[in-house]
Amino acid sequence: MKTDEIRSKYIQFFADRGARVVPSDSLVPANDPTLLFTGAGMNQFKDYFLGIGKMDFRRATSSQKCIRTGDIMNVGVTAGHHTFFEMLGNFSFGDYFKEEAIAWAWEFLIGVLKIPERRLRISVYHSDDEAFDIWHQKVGLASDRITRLGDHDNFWPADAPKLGPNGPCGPCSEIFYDRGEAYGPDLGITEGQRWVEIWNLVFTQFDRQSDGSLPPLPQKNIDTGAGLERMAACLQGVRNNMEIDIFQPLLAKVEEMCGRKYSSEGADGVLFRRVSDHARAVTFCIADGVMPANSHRGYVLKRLLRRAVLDGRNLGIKGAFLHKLVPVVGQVMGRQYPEIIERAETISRAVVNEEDKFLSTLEKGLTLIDTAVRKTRDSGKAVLDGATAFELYDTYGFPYELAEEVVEKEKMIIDREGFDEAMSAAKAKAREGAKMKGDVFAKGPVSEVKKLTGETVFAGYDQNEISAKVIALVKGGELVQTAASGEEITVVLDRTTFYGESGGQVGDSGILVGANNLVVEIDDTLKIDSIHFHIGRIESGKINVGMEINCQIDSARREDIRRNHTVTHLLHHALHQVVGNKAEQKGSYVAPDRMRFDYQHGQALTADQRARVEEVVNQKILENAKVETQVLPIEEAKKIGAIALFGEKYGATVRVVKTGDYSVEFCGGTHMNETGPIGSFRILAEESVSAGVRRIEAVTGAAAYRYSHQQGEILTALSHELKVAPKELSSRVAALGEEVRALRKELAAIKQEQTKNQLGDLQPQKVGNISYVALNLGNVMGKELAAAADIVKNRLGDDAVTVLAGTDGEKVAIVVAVGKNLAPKTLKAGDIIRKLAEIVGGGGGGRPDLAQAGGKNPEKIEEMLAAVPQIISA
RNA sequence: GGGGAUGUAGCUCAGUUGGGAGAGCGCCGCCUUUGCAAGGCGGAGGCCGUCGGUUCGAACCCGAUCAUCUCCA
Repeated sequence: MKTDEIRSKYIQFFADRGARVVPSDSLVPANDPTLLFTGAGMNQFKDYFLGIGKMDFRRATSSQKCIRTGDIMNVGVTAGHHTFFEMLGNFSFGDYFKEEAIAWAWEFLIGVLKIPERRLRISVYHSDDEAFDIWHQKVGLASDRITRLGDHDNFWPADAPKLGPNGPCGPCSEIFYDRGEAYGPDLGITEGQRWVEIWNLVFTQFDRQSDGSLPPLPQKNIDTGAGLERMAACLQGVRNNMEIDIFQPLLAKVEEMCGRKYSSEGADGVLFRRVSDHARAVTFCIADGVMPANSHRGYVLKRLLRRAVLDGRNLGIKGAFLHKLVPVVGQVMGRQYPEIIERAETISRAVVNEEDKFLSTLEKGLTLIDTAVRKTRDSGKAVLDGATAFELYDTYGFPYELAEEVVEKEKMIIDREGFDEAMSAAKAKAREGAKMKGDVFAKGPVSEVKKLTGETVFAGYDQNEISAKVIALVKGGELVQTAASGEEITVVLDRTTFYGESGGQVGDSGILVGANNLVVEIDDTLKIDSIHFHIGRIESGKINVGMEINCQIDSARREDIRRNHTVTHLLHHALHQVVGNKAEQKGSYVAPDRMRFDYQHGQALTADQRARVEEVVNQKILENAKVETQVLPIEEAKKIGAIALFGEKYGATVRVVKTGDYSVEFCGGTHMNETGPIGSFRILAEESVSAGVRRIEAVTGAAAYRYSHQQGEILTALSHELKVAPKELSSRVAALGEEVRALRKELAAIKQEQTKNQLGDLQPQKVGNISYVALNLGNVMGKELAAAADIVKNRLGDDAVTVLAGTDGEKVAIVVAVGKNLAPKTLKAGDIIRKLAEIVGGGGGGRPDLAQAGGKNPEKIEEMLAAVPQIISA
């Protein structure tokens, strides 16, 4: 049976049983930054399992595209591992339970796929009698075909009762398929090659607690997963998942490119399979918006891609080839996943780009390792040291495996131990660095404060001032009961109007005032786990835990922050208008004096785009749209199309900020009530942050006005200075630059000519049998002086010494040139010049035939020149 | 998020304790030569990424910054 047929029959089977057919979620989990990639069918239903939010259906089925990289070493090596694969699933959220889940699974396998009963066996959790009975009595399976297994095999997550994590979990029941005698003797489902697991039925019925207890969930769920490729492999009777029908065209294409035949056995087979597997993973990743990069998902993608390129190379394929598999993936899977056809061109381009980059990295690495090998051999060793190999890998991205290959060809080996050592040292260093950055509050006071209060109530969305009670005081990292005037203090209140730094918006500043003249100046506010920490200093009076105080934010500053935050949303909207919806927000920073906005985009904005973005934002300001906020369950927020910021974690309810009829975003920040008072918006800079991410810095309100005003003033001043209209400034400056260059050249030529003339009738003096010239050229410095020395030296011949000096009035420059008959043996220019430079208060040096020096005492030039004969004759 | 490396002529790069900015290819001109990547001679072309510091003097040392490559999480 064809893979496509299995997939559609499965979906249809459960649709017929009332399940909502839900399309595959993106490989990039929406709103779940804890996950790198979607790795199972149930991911997109997490909230449904927890009973959070509004549910439109209680049973569902899907074929989910998944990526798992945990077992990446096994991909291509074993029969069943993939990085990319499809998971067939049916799900119940407090609806049907074990009985239906089991019966339907059986019915599908036997009735629809026509698998003979004798080829199937079952496992259940050791204490799950309910499941055992259903299999045995309802389905009618002989009890010797049902195996009871423990926490590790038949509980989900594995070992959860003992090890956690806390939360929904439950026993599971797995269905195994017998691949037949060709795979060896029947040793039962846990041993040997014959039996493979094709379906896992998870009965999510418990809610694990920290103490290890397993109280039942209020709502019992079903979560089942069947690997599509594995099921197809069984039904098609092929040894390896990657030999099923939808892989054949990929293998064939690889065969065509490398000119070899695919075979299940042998090392080549591994390469064929891995290339085919990775080609799918790469294609689907890029289709879902992941681009090769140096961190996070992009890095995983990049590694997959490079691994595949390396394999292709080992198969003998020259140059970039992986992109040629993209259309083949489209051909075999495009019907189910149209995005890989719609975006085929983008995908191919991204792949070929990355392939080229990697190939040039390899090229560079090869020359580097050649020199490393040569050096090692020259020093008489036959072992390339691990540190060098690691440097090649770490700094230049040259794969270890390839280094090994090159080294082996030279009849040498690499010090593997040294390499591993260097690797773990580097990893430790990275961890160390990451730790250092950790929050000062990470341990100590925060957990102490948490015991006192769960959260600070934030009342600052519509008020600037409020009275509150002091919950805790932190001084020098310790909890204290009281603090007095002059002390640095961090204050925790039961409620506050101070916004705590989060979502890119900076914390508020302001004052806390209380009885007996208490004034605390607050510079910054942090928010850690819903608790606001007011950081400041006591100006006067005394503060105690438990006292009532009045908190007042700096409202003018807050007003500026609000302007900048609201404009962030306008900017996001404008970018979507100008460069497209892919210009997704990657982060932001909102301060009173400026804002920063990072977004995903491959290249710099053109001048035109930048102007357009600024124009759109300003236009939206002028339209003076209402800005409305409301708190909604997350599902509803999503339904009205609110944009969630990638990388932020959201709770069950979210605050949504709606601006006009064009922007709806998840946002906890403080905003304007309407856009008009933002005033105006100016972009200060547009730059790159990392590969594929751009940053815009901008100002609003008075700051934007000041910026425009300053720009105008600069232009006015410049056009006055240059006596041209502002719009001609640019061409005028360019012309001036040209002119300066030309004049400089001319001047240099004239000076050199002049020097030549000045030196025209020069007669060398003699001391002993060395002829020499010692001359003060006046206002000649640097290169010109050296050039003059050249002229003199050439005129005097190979037996003479030339000493020239010059000054700009403050400093002295000296050049000594020694003819080549004297230079190496008798007299060295460097030696002479050091003695001379000492006289004028400086130092110098140079080559034997030419040296330069400087000094600080121009008045001593004559004295110095007079000392020349003595120095060269000494 | 944390480490490492690299920015020099249009391109690929050299530049060894800090001391007059180079090579190959490409480009322009002239000469030679009827032959496939021809040869000879001459020439143009450089804010040595940017800013600051140390120094008599910085492509070189130090700091910051920008850009690119790369490894790890």
